[in-house]
Amino acid sequence: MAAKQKSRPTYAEIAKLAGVSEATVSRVLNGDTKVDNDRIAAVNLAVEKLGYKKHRAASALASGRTGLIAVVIDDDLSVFQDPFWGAITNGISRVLMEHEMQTLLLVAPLEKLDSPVAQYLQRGEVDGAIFLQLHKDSLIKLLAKQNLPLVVNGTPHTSNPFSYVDSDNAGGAFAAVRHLVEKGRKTIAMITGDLDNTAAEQRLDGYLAACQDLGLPKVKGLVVEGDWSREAGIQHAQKLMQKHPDLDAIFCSNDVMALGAIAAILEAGKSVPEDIAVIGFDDSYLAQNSHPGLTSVRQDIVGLGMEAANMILALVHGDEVHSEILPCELVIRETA
Amino acid sequence: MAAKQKSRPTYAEIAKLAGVSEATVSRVLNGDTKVDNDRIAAVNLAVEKLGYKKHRAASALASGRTGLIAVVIDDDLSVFQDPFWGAITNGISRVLMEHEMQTLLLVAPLEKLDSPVAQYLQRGEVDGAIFLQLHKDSLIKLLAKQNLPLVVNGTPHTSNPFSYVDSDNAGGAFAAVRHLVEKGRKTIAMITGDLDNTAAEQRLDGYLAACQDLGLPKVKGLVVEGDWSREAGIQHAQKLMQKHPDLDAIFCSNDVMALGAIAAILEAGKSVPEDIAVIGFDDSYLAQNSHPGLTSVRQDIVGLGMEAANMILALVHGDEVHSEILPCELVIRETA
DNA sequence: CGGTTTCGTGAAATCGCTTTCACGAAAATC
DNA sequence: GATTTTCGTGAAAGCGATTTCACGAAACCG
Repeated sequence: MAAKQKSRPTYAEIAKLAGVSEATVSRVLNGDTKVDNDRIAAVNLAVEKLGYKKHRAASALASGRTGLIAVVIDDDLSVFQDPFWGAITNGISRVLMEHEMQTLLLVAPLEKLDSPVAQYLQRGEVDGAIFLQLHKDSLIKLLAKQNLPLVVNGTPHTSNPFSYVDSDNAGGAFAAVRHLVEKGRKTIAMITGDLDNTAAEQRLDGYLAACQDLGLPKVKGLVVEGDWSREAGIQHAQKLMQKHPDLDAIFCSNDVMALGAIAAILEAGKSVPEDIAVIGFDDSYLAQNSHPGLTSVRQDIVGLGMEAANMILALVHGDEVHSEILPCELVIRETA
Repeated sequence: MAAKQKSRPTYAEIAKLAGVSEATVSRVLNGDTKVDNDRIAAVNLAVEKLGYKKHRAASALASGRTGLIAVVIDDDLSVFQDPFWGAITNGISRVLMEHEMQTLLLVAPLEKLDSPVAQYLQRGEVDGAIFLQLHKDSLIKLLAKQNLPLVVNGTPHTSNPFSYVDSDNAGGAFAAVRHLVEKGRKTIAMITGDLDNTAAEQRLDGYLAACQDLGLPKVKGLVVEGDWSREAGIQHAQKLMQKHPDLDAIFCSNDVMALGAIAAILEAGKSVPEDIAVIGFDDSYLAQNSHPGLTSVRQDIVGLGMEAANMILALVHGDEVHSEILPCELVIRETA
């Protein structure tokens, strides 16, 4: 049973109260063409008085604009545990709501081009879509071709002209390494994430740039590829310590690996940060609650969401937008 | 600019192809009154052939049913860090999508009865709402009065007839204590969460019930009230160890406090779990990545979401529903 | 077997807003 | 001053599905 909705005012009532036609009401409410100032005022007054709010369905039917933005989340398992997408969705929702747009959540596997979600998006039931945690570009390309306004979170692999928002992964990594250098560290290793991932790649780039710019000697084997897991952190840290006795710092591409690395270091009878400093990435719940407190690079996740929302609004409005890179911040705790 | 939507088939075309009236098409597609079997088949065939999908806005306008379910999240800060609501929303979204309903996300402060969200919900722009992380009942009461189908996550304070889904907090706590007893622990303390919170309350109830049922001697001062923070875990664990030298186990109402307690125990020169066993609650990312691995009580969060979605679907459909309590599972790792 | 109920069906009205179209008035043009 | 051009405006036609209503046919009744 649908809710008993108190009968809402309609254009008819506003028009009558304001002494204009419904067409004019529509014009005023949509900021359309020029309307006489007095009438604008009259309509606005009537709207105010009646507490009028547009009926979304009616508006959508007539105009073809739904007032909905889809947030599409590729439903692999990581979603369940990661606070990331909660935060970003939060940012998105907030901004959209301010602009009288609603956030429609689509959580589904996106591997296939003809999945229900893909069809749904193509059907024009939303005005635009924001993609999170993108794995493959194919769906996006298809949708873009159909002129669906799109924003992607995370730098795309391809150099396609998608608008995207992302954190300055490279910059964050650079800051981490710089901090280590400033603390007098000389031999700084990096455990990367899965390098298929653009974020992992960018963090590595930042590390490499920092090593170069800050004049660190090039040592072979200081960069190893992990897979974001604690286990990877442990394993790689052990190997690094073996092969590089003078190792005095490890920068990890996420917090989980950093904690693994710390465990391995302690296990080996060394201390953190005295012997080996460790920095993670994400400033997750883990970093904040670890002991000793993990120094980590924080992304402005809510900011990413807000930025993405602003971009999609602009696109829906027909404006040009440029992709946006938000700065990261190094949160210094005890491990470095 | 709205997306260029390929022109979709309409009832008119289906009706023509199937050789029936649009009214009949509607009847078939809504499973309404009795229609001749041949016609049903004809319509379904036509629908299939044309790849028809209902136009949401048109349907909503005509029927008053929007096909949208709101997921309302009280926007306090905790949302940003907690993977909980991501998981539950995931569960909700999945089920709703299977039933051709969409998930509308509303993230906003809910303190006031006339907030935009409250108005939005009252306006009948959604068919129902699922509330997460509820703090105050007042808004819910108001909406319930207006016959908006509602489901709440978490046991409400008041005994109002809201339908709700919740984890079996008490049962989970009971299982934790039983496990400790089975491991030979005799003096089991509990650090609760903020007891204003029904979940914290229920976990305490489970602990107390277990102590009673399992014949643990009643010792004064073994239950202390924390506030979910790491700091609380540390402080209370220290005090507990001081006052109860024979303390051999601590059950904490969440993982964060458990990790705090462990830190305090190690700090005091005791070992976990040899001297003092520790169990947390939530089986969060923290528990899974802590070292030593934290034994913890896991809630089926995605299950909660799916259950909530099923309930709201039933309510929207006009069926009676009964609240649902999902079992928790003790995940045994190294700390107990 | 006439008369009352059911039953399946299509025509048409409706939901509330948007947008096209045409028209008269005002402004601009020569 | 006559003629275009612009401008603001309202009437009315959709948008695509749902639902009421009335009607003829079939089923049931006494």
